[in-house]
Amino acid sequence: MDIKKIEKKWQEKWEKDKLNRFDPSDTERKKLYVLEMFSYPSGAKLHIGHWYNYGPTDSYARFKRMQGYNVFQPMGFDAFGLPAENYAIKTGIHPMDSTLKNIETMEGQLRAMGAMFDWSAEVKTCTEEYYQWTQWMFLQLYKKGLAYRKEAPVNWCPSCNTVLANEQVVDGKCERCDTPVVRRNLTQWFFKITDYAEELLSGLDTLDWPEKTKSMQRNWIGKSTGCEIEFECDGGEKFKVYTTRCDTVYGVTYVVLAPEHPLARKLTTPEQRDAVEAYIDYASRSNEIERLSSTREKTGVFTGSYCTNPVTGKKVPIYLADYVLYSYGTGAVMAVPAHDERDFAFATKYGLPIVKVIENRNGETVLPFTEDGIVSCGSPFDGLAGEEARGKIADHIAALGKGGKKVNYRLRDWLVSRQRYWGAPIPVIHCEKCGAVPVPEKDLPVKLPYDVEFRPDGKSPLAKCDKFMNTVCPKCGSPAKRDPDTLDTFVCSSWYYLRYADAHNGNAPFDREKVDKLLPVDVYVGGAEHSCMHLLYARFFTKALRDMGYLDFDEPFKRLVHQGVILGPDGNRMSKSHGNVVSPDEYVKEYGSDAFRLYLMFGFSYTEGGPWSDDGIKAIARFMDRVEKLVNKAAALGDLTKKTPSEEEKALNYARNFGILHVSEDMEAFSFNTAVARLMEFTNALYKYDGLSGEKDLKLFHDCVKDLVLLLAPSAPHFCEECWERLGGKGSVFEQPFPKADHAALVLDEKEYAVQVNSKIVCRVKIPTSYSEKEIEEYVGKLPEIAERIAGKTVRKCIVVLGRLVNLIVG
RNA sequence: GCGGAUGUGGCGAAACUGGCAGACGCGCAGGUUUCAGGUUCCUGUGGGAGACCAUGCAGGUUCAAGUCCUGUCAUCCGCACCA
Repeated sequence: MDIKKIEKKWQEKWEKDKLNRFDPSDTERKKLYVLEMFSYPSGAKLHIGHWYNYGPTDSYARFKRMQGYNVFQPMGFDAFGLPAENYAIKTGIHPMDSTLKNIETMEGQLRAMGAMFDWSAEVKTCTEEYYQWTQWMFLQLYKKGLAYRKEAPVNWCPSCNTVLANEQVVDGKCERCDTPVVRRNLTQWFFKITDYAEELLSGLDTLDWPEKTKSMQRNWIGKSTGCEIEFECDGGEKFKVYTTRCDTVYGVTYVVLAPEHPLARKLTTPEQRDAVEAYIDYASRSNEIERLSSTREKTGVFTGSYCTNPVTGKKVPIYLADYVLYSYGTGAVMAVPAHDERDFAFATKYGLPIVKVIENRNGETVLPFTEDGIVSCGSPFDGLAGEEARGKIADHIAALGKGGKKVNYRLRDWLVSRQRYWGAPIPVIHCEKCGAVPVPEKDLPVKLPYDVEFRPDGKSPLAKCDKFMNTVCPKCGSPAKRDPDTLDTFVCSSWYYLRYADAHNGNAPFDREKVDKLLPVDVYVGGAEHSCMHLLYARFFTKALRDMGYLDFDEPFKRLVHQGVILGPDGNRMSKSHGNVVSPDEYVKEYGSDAFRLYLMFGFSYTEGGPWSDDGIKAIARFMDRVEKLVNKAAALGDLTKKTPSEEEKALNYARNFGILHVSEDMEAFSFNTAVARLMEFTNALYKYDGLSGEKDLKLFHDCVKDLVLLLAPSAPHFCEECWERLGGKGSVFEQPFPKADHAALVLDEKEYAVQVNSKIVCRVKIPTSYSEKEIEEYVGKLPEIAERIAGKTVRKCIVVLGRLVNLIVG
């Protein structure tokens, strides 16, 4: 077969007949939205990762189409983002130019892959017609109170004089100039994802997602149930601490505020001023990575002030220490060194008292004792333990008016401002009189200007573009400035799956009716690296849009599958520095896109991935040759004769239906390697039958080859279209129904049983399937090998597993 | 430290609710086709001469364990001072 020719032939035909298009007007067939994570056009070419994501998933989509679903499988480009901008900084090529060029090449390659993408619904996030609606999303969230501005610490490179994304901080240093990164407070836009923390957590239970991904999200959201307790300072200031161990409140010997805590300076006495200032400065210098290391020695400083433990009335000193995170809980903790490892280490270092208030129920109490135990400190709660003690003490604190039970989440609000050029401008205008004013919807998009100095030299690139920055306030009409920041690219990808449903709508991001009909996505396939970012943000967007009345479902992705990673032949991750990058292009050129895809499906467990091997693809080429030979043979058959089925015909028909059944099951389960294995078995069965001497049932043979082609079609689309045509099939093979198994053909007259005596296999025999357990027992008892072994002994027990084995227990 | 996985022939990998471990393929061996090499097609292929031994290791439950339980080692991934 001339691979190149037939690939082109069928791709053109599919395009001409609009075979890959989703038909929204079709109400007969059930819709099925199959989605692969869209491509990021940072490089010019598709790599194996793209292929591995899109090839097998397309086969799944085609399989479902043949099963009678109205399948929607769109594709697009996540086109904004840092790599294009960094590339531009390095080479001087404008991000718009390089990105559009990359998209063009990748589109061509994606089409050459032969996937049934519905290109009529393509989206590119860097185009005005798309980011206009990304900006619209921002405005809706703002209206709903879900977008707000606040001062927050960011990674700051003092040399480049710019903010860095976390990914740009390598070992605490700026990735470009190696300058140590410091933390700095800047006013930034946030999305209030924390409002949805509880629903994002509980919604996970309804999803058909990998357990690992769900548990990662649960972890990320980090729900904890505890208690807030208010401490009052000698000067009258009050602050709250958060604890999950309020049963230890009698053991508090000091409290700690995060260095960024608003009361930090206020509570500092004149004698401590210098030490505290020095410490706050030190803490702000250390970066996130250093600071979060649990192995680092604890540091801190005394403020000079004291506060009162509301439960005991005792005065305790107030410290600042950077092991307390300002962003979690209340940014302040009560320290109980006897029952917390961190507090213990800190107290030991700074000579603070350690007071034991909990006793170990199961032995000696060795400090720090951090497990649950019995309260034992001369309090009214002595004798209580664990949950019960915490409940009663929290109630007591609430009764004192000093706090009470409180649920906390680790999830933080989503910082969406980026001091970067290549993204969607934040649609806000800053007016001296009116403050931050959202851009009126009718003025969208806020266009990203092309002529901008995007090399970083101190300010947001857009801030240096006067044409962009200078505008008038939509409220009062006085001169005003635009927000110079752009949106995190994860904002763009948080709603693209909705836009696909109505990709060319000029009046709205999408039509509600269309979206409600097509969504949610039935099967979403992509890399596991997005477990906590994209997949969480997209869920948040869906829930927020639902609450604003724009759509009517709770979760965007019903079923989620992560493909594995294809490694280099040496077992390492492919990378230029390893020199182990395998490019799909040469293989596609030599063996064709079908063979390449089929190898990706056969050679790996889909969710595991593994090292690339050249041998495997040759095996696939051979398999396709074998199929082609069968097709040619079947196509050449003249008068199709039929005969009364012999054992051989029955065996072939069994193999055929066994194949149909298992290929269907395996494709559904994304178990592509076993699906292909079943196809090979069926092929082998056809060869076996064909090799027999004597008269053949040519009709059966022909029908079996036809079924083989239909079963293989989703996984080798061009090849099977060609085979289908050779077999005299009409139209596209993808308009044919996927074969359905004839269960009657799978019922055998007899089955092979393993016969065991005392759990050891003695022999294997065929036993009619009509036999009852009793009959089976009698039957095997008479077999000579068995009779010999049980002679003179009593059969105590006989276990029969129908269709599989018999185990006689004798003694 | 916490959470999640993974560990099976020479290799990639199969094995449904516990029920014949190693499907399918690669590789290898023998035959076949071919002037010859490759190709094709067929057969064999976990180890061991053998009773037997084999799913990282050590125990346990069971008539029966790759699968369940306890402990342990190794590797990978995610989170990591979350009070």
